[in-house]
Amino acid sequence: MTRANEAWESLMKAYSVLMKQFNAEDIWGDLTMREYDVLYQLSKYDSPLRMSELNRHVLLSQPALSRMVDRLVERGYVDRCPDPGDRRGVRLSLTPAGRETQKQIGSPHARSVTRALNVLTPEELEQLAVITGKLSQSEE
Amino acid sequence: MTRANEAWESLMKAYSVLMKQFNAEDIWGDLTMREYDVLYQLSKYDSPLRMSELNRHVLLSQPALSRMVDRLVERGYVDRCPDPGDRRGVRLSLTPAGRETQKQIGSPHARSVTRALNVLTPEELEQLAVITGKLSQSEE
DNA sequence: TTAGAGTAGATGCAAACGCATTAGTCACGA
DNA sequence: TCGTGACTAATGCGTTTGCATCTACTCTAA
Repeated sequence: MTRANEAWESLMKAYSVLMKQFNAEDIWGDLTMREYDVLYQLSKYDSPLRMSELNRHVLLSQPALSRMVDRLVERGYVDRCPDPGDRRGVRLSLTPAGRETQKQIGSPHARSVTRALNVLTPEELEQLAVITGKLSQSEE
Repeated sequence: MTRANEAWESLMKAYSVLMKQFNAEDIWGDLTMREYDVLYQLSKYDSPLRMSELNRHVLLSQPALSRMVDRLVERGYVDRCPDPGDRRGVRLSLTPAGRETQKQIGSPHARSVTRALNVLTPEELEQLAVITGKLSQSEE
């Protein structure tokens, strides 16, 4: 077992433990965490996102994301309109309701995250961000 | 956006990017990554694990894990027998075939993990393990 | 201009998932 | 000893997922 493998296993464990913890909290309303994640990713950009680009930020297969967006459009959280520049693609953005809902859920969730990561010192938080940033550098 | 939230988002991103990367590799045979994870968790203990205990190490709901174990038993990778000490529970362990399969897949996967985390210095690997270890300290 | 390769997103379908609930067992106090 | 509450794993059921495929559009080069 190399250092790298130990580190990866530890990262997965932390992800798993914290995800379960967050998921168990009663703050998600009528959304699943995965659905919230989609709203959150969309909230980070004010210009509409392409489906394929959104897919790069979400741990879902392309068909699964396509259908989830379907449902979010159906429920009035997401707006999907054809991309004028590329008629194969679509432009995704939050509706006002979607933006509002994201904020309503995001606010208590952000507090949970802060609380959970409070066991780390400011230096450790900084290191964690830098190190995990390096790990996903192949993207973006 | 606090430091804690930035760090958590960065961790999730790294998890997502690397998971997709690993999943895309052609090393999983007839197993899904989640199924492999179950075999791997079982491989770490030589004494049989309780279902509930295994569940603590895997990011799956209790019913989903129960049925996944069903399928792994069916396919000859896992042995499930009643716990003599507690007739509500079961004892889960790898069959020889399960152990063999775990090793066959684990070997190339471990190399992938090492390769992916090679962008980090030895110090960073150490820090990552320590920091993520603290994050999951509420468990175990 | 047009054939062919490449890309974006949607759809058919079987498998897997989570929630709610159940059945069976344990443990403790009346 | 018996009854109540807690605990463990399994099951019913509707929803969501991934794989494979499909349609539609774009891009390049002959």
